[in-house]
Parts: sequence; structure tokens; C-alpha cells
Amino acid sequence: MLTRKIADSTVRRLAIYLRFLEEFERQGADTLSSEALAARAGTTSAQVRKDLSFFGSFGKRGLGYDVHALARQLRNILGLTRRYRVLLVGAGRLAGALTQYAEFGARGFDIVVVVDKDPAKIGMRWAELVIADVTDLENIVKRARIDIAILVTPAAPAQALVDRLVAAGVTAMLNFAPVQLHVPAGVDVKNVNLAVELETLSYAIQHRGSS
Amino acid sequence: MLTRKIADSTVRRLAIYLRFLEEFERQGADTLSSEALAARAGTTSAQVRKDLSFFGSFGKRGLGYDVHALARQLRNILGLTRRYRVLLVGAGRLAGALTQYAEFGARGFDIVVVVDKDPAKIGMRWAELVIADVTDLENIVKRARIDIAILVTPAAPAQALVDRLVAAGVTAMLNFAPVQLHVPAGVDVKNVNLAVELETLSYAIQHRGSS
DNA sequence: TCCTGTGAATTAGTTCACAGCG
DNA sequence: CGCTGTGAACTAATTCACAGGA
Repeated sequence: MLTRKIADSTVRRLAIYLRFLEEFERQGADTLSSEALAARAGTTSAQVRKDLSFFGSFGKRGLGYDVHALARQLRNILGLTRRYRVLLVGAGRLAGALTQYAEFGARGFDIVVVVDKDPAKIGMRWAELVIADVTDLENIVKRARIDIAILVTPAAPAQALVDRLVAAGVTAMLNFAPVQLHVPAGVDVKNVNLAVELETLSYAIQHRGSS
Repeated sequence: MLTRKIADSTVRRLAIYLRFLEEFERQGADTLSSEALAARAGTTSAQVRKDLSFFGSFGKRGLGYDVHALARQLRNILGLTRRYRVLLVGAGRLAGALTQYAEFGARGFDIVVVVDKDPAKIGMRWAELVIADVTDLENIVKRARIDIAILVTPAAPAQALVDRLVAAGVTAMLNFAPVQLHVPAGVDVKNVNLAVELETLSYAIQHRGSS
């Protein structure tokens, strides 16, 4: 793993390429050019080749890429050859939707625990999951061997929860709360802010025709 | 609106600054430095000033920014001085979570219609919303004067639905389906791919310590 | 003095263009 | 040939650093 710093945009595109490779795989394609993959993924062939080149030479000149082999390589690169144990922090409606989100499971992410602080929710069952008490967060993280936490809480308690998660040894988090979380080096946080996405659309609507 | 092309990353940050400005506003702060705003938003003061400078000079040298005035400016820039009528395409669990997502309403995005193709769902009530038949998509878009569509469907039908939405006059969409959508110029699509976010985390986990 | 606003310098990311291998 | 892999060229984004107004 001699990889120097790879841009986040590159990693995202690799994940997207993998999706389309698997689609081509299902359609029975054996070989694929960077051009064809780029068309599907909405980028350019040079971008595809450059992205892949950071990790090795996976193609055959004059031919393209072996669909199966490249998919396998991308799964290796992305760390998708194992399964991850995911904790949901917050048992609201978005959390409920995420537990049912089939794509997570298909890609190796298993939601194994949900915690909340609301006594009315604690003990409730969501399919095979039972909502646990956030008070026990540290024990749960350890006993359930959590790899990744997904924060689906209001903004206010998010930082305190992150501090507890970090102290308990969680090093990767996906944050839906609209706050900037502070974590020590060695811990990765990715933010998803749905309202911000809509606001970039409202910006675009506002600034039409002024090109 | 003399604005030349502004980077997407800049627009996102403006939306984030606005959040923190409103937080400072609630706490009764009147004035704020780029440094303080940057600290809260997880960036640098130079970045804050540069982002704002694309749109004007909003600060006072030696003092900082007037919190209220800057918030008002950002709402102008982002097009948040009006409300937007939003259509949800797909009535799954994620859609259900989005209808309850208070932040949307707080920021001016009103979900006014939900459509689905499942006869078992059509006619069901979600609070004040009644799930409509996607067959009537074109009429609904027009009658409900839809500004923005949110696609919360499986990958397969997404492109066909987008084509219908575009034909019906929708020019801004937020896409949760894991496909690359093709739209004509003048139509904006933002993608949210939750599985890709988790995959960037699995990449980060995989590539630890190899810096 | 303090902190903004902004050109200039730097760094990062993308695209070009072609050598080289199958 | 055809298509990859990759330096080189270019473009975009961020950071620096400081002039100048409050």
C-alpha cells in the first residue's frame, strides 16, 4: 500500500466506477475501455485512466480492462473485501430509513446496533435490531466491535457523542448532523448535509441566465 | 447578478457559513471576524474572505462582519429569500424520512407532493400529504408548480423519470438513486450517494498508517 | 491597531497528447 | 492499429501576505 495522498474526488469516482463495472459485469461484458466507463460515469476517459494509474496498471493496451479483474482491484483499493460493523447513533426516521437501505448491506456495511436516548424508543424493535440506550455507548461500541458510526442526531448533542465515540475507539464516522465536528488526527469524518445540497440547487436556480 | 462561474465548493461553504451565522445570531452576537467564522466552519479565515469576495465587500476593516447583515447577504446570494415547492419522486422509507426533515422547511423547502407507482401506496396519507400516482407526474408538476424534484427511487427507473420531469419543466433535482443522470443544459442535478460516502470511509480505514 | 479585501504565489486537480505495448 | 499509462500543460482552488480603510 504505497499510496501517497489521493484526492477525495478520486476515491469517490473509484466507488462510482465500481458500481458501473458491476453493472457491466451483470450484463455479461468481459472487457471495457476507459472511454465506455467514462461515458457511463459522466467523466472523461483520461480521468478514468489517471484515477486508476494512482494504484497501478490494470488495463491492456489496445484492449481495455478486464471487467472482473478491475472490479476486484477496485474492491481491494476501496477496502470492500471485508464487512464493516456499523452503529447508528439516533433512532429517528432517517435512521430507520438507513436500516432498510439495501445498498449498504450489499456493499458490506452491516448496521448492527442502533442507540437513542429517548426512553420511549429504547427497547423498541426495528426488524432484527433492538434500540439500545445511548448511555451504554462505550460498552456497545466495544462489545459489538463497531467499525463505523453514523450520526443521525440533532446538531446540539453531536459533538459530545463524537467525543465519546472517539474515546471508545471509533475511527470512522458519517455525520448527518449540521455541525462541523472536531476529531483528533487518525479519525475520519465525512459529512452529509441534505439541506446544503438543496441550497446549492436554490443557488443554481437563482443564478440562471447570468452566465 | 454579475457573478461569473462560482465553484460548487464555494457555494457549499456559503451555505455552511449561513448556518453558523444564524447560530451566532441566536446567541446574540452582533459582529464576527472571518477568523471566528472559519474556526466554526472548519476552514481558514482567508478562505472565508475569498468566498465572500466573489459576491461583494460585506465586512468592515478592523471590525469584522455584521452578523445580521452578512446572514441577509448570504440568504440573497443563495436564493433563500423565497420558498421552493419540492416534489418527492418515490415513497419509500427515505422519502418518508425526508418529509419529516424539519431543516428543509426551516430553510424554505416545502415538500408539497409525493408520488409513487405502487398502487398499495397511492392514496396513503403521510401527515398532510397524500401519495399521488406517478402516472400523473406531468400534471402534478404543473398544477403544484414544482420548483425542485427529489429522486428517491431505485436506479432502474430514475433516468426515465428524469426525462419526464425535464419535459414537464423541472430544472433542479436532487438525486439519491445510484446512477449518473443525463439532463440537457439549463437543468441542474446534484447527486447524493450514501453508499459512496461509506465507501470513502472504508477507503480511509484501509489506508491508515501508510502515509 | 485590527481585520478585511485581494492580487500574487502556491498547490491541487484535470485535460492533453503521445510514446509504447499488446 | 487501438487503447492504456503518464509526463507535461493547463486550469482551478487554496493559501499567503500585505496594502489600506475603519
